[in-house]
Amino acid sequence: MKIKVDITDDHPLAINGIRMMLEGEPDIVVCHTHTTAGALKESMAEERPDVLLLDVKLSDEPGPEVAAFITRHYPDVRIIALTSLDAPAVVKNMMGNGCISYLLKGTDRNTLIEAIRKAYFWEEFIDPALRAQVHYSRYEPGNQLPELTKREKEILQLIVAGDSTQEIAEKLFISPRTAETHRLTLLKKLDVKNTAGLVRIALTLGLIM
Amino acid sequence: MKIKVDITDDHPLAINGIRMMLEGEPDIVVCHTHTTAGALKESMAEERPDVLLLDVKLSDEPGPEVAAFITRHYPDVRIIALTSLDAPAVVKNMMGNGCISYLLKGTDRNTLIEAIRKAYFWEEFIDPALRAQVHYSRYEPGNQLPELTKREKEILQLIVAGDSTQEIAEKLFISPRTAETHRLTLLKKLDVKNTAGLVRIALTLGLIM
DNA sequence: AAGTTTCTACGGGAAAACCCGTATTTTTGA
DNA sequence: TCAAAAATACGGGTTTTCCCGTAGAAACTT
Repeated sequence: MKIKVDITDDHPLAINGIRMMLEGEPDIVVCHTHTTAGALKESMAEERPDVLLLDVKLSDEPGPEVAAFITRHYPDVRIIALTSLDAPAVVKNMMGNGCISYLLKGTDRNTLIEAIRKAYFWEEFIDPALRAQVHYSRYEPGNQLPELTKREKEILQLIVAGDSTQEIAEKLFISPRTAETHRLTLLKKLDVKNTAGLVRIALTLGLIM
Repeated sequence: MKIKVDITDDHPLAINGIRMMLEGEPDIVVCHTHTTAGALKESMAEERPDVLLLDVKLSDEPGPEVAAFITRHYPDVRIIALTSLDAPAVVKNMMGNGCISYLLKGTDRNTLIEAIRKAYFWEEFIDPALRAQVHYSRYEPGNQLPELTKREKEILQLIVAGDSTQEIAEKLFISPRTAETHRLTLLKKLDVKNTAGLVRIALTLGLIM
């Protein structure tokens, strides 16, 4: 019985790269590949892999949310987060949402295969390049970044786009005070101290699209 | 005579993916692959490819600077910028620094091969997904983003990290007014109107590392 | 040696962001 | 249907950013 692997990444190039790395392994077979969270979810409703290689940054949904969805609905699937982002906050967030492993895209063939085999037996695996700075475990309380509401995401998106509180208020037909309240809520939820922090977190975590 | 292609990307996965896509093409051969700007430059000193597939975000140097270097020193090499970033400013900056084509990493096999063949004959190729929003040509005056000075990069880095003007001044042992002056210069040079814009540009263009 | 760029620094003021609160209405979910 | 969560909004203040300027000193080009 081979280990069934699905790959979700919005770059066909990356999917090809991974597929190539796994080719020729006797105990691993790539079943489905998807480029969007939507396609992944549809596919999962039909058939589940043993291991899912999941890119953190997809075009239609933030990685942590996808991970949370899969974990909640299909707890048998081992999710390996795969990304070029090495920000500790991202790792923390993916692991906190049920991923069993975290790999950087700079990962070589052997490491990738080792991680897949370990994941199959529910063994955690963090990229060696990250072990020094990160030591989070799955489901550890407080590891999830607080979820943002729909409105907060809208506000965040406009902040990243460079809009002032005043402009945001006009675009969303709300009072500037309300826009400001949302802004302050974002600062607290994301635990940053100013606009720069909001933009940085939003871009590196793919919280906005 | 085959078209000699070099690939530079800091993700081995992506390199593998591209290599796989080009495999089996009778008129294309992948010669060298590199994961850093440094390795690329060393290799170029020895032997030049016809076409260089260049990732915009490398670990050791911003893509636009690498492109400018190659264009200046080896004008015979056709550079195809390859990235997941679809921000117009990034495209503008790469094209303005001598790249002949710009592809997104979501590119499929056929598009990639077409772009390489066109590049070989010095024909421009912009990703179809970008043509609507972007229409810049090589060397068009004003397409380069102004270069930042060493000090300005330092300041920008601290701004992205979330430091206030006051904190920047303390860290760099300069007057807050000086830090502020640098900040205003950055706003003007990068043509954004506030801190959010500075952080966004810095992160998406890889201006800081 | 002269010119250019970079780094430094300030005055003065307007605008925006940040930081405490509190509080009503609307929406959502158990 | 009733409690929780989300979205709305304001008072009153401090801090920071933004926007005009100007300008000397230091560091490189040529």
